Amino acid sequence: MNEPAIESRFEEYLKRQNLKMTPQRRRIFEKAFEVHEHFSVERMYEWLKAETGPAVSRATVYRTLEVLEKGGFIEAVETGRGEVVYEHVLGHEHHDHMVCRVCGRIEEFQDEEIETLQRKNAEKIGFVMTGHLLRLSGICCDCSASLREEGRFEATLKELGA
Amino acid sequence: MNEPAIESRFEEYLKRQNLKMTPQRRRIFEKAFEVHEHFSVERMYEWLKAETGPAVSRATVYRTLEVLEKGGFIEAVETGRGEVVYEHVLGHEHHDHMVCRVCGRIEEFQDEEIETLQRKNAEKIGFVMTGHLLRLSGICCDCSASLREEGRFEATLKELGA
DNA sequence: GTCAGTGCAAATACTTTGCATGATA
DNA sequence: TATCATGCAAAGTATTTGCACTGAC
Repeated sequence: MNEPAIESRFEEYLKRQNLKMTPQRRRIFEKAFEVHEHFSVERMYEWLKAETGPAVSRATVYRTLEVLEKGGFIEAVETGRGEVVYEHVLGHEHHDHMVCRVCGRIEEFQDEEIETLQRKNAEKIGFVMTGHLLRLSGICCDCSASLREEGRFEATLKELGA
Repeated sequence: MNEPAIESRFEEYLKRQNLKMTPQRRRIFEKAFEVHEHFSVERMYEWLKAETGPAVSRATVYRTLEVLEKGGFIEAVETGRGEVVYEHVLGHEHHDHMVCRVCGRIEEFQDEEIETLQRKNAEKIGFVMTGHLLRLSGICCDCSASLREEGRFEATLKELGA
């Protein structure tokens, strides 16, 4: 889906919810779909502050990201390093995450077989499943390479409790 | 493994790390292995305050749970409802969690097949996997039943964004 | 014109930390 | 007796909220 099409969906959504389109909401929305990386509240705030345009306060970033999440436009991802980041959703298939414990890099992967097994487990236990979180953590390709070069790979593994 | 055996492991661990056994640490440790439910920092603090024994401050609970986690005696579980709870580890096999979004209840399940698939995905992407988090969320058996009785099941599902 | 949104600053919730005191090995 | 641990209160950190004002529809 292209950007303008997504944006008009957002406008429709706001209308349906009796919410208003404001310059602040527009800026946040557009930024969220313009970037192709995960972002925190703080990061979004910094981006908007650094660029020209109507000022956006932190409070508004918090409030707007909440609206976007409820509307299914973005999704929160807990990184396991004590932070929450967001990613835009529309036009992207469901996927899970792999977080590098050294550099924080987040990679995505999909596995339909795992999804199926999850549903089976939920059923077995009598749960009606509404969502799931699968997050692998470890050391990414690049960090492994440089750690090995420096001879610190094994030590880092141990440090991470593996 | 029985309780005293686990506790002597804790003592050995402390010795190895040049840490000291204190009445506070002992109380926290014993409580963590005595209960068979997940507990938050606050809950642990309240438990100890309500029982007789050497006083334990919140700061000490925080600090001691950190020691226990680093030592591999307990594990932190992010519930996805904005809280972190702990569970003791020794004597329990690895498992994943299913969290009820209505009552907060946490169930455990194991699936070796999922574990294998996770490792395969990590490999595929060049990640050295050191850990993972799989958390299903939904509505537990009991809550489903009572919601259906009250005719609020569908509405609740929608509320949860499913 | 009405109602919702915004910015600000204060409030909240949770966790960590500095420091003086006390306890363990 | 040399550390290490504890309790307390203060300081962080991240997020939410009340309120007066502004702006969208």
